[in-house]
Amino acid sequence: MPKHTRKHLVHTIDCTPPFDFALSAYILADGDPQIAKYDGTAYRQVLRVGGKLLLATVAAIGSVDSPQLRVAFTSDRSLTDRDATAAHAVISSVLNAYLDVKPFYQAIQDDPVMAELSGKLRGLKNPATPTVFQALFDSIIEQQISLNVAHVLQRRVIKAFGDALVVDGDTYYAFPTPERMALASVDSLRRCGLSRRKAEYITGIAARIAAQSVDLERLKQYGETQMILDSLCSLRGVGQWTAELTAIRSLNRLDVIPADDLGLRRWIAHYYCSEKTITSAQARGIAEQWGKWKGLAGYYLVVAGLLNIAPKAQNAT
DNA sequence: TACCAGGTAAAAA
DNA sequence: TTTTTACATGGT
Repeated sequence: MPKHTRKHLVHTIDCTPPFDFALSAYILADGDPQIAKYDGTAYRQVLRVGGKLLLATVAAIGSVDSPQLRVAFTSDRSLTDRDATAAHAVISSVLNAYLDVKPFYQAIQDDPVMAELSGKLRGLKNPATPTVFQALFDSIIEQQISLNVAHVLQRRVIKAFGDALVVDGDTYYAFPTPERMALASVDSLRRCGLSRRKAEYITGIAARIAAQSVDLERLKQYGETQMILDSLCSLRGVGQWTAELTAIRSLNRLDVIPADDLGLRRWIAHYYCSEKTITSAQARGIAEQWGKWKGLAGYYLVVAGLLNIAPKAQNAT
């Protein structure tokens, strides 16, 4: 028996400014308090670190220009300093706390529309999933159906297959591992509302990860964006759209923009083409001016749309 | 009640 | 090689 056990540890994250934690966490939060929640003060979700589950509770203690986060890690088991260090790395990456958005603002200053939006959303950072598998899972479920429906289905699968962590009598769910999803039957996913096709895609990819026939986490080391996209597209169920979304959401590839995306195209049209619909080729054309920051610019557009920020002047191209 | 919604792989032409 | 088609379910 150890002399004493610690189930609660607190860390501080010194984020790269500017960082609007409240806005970023508000957008990131899932609607379900048992999965990922932001209550106006604290953001909370379960992290999986070295075989243990910990609940991370994050709150801002600084300002947008001097951003610091206080993170409390809580577990049902004893925590080592090593666990906390690893968890610190994961939650920093989830919140993208060390991303420097200043070069982005610099790069788009000649685009009056984006300059205006980025001013209103100053300090917004795009989140990242802890694993590539999670981004693939989310994106595959989001194929074709509306985001509202997709979120319902994602939550069902997470609660059906994710490990539960109980803290202070409340139950939280961790995102399921590929190993667990590899054991899930297609029928059990069908019962969560997924199509047979999507159930096959997800269990198929999970099985390949579990069998170590692919190592998606290794993609984080790839330099060339195109290599990453090609590699993801070789998986059954992953086309260009899914690969691009996954590259942004889990690999922080902010030079990628999913121009085929229906929702993003609508927001580009909304802010740049006075509402008329545009093709993906037109969307790519407009995105070209954002250079290597296309992906983050796209994220800003979607968030601006979600927040109902009105377009300023006509800026048709 | 229909119809649409951040696509994809497989079948058909 | 290019063009249809089936697919799942929750909003509107």
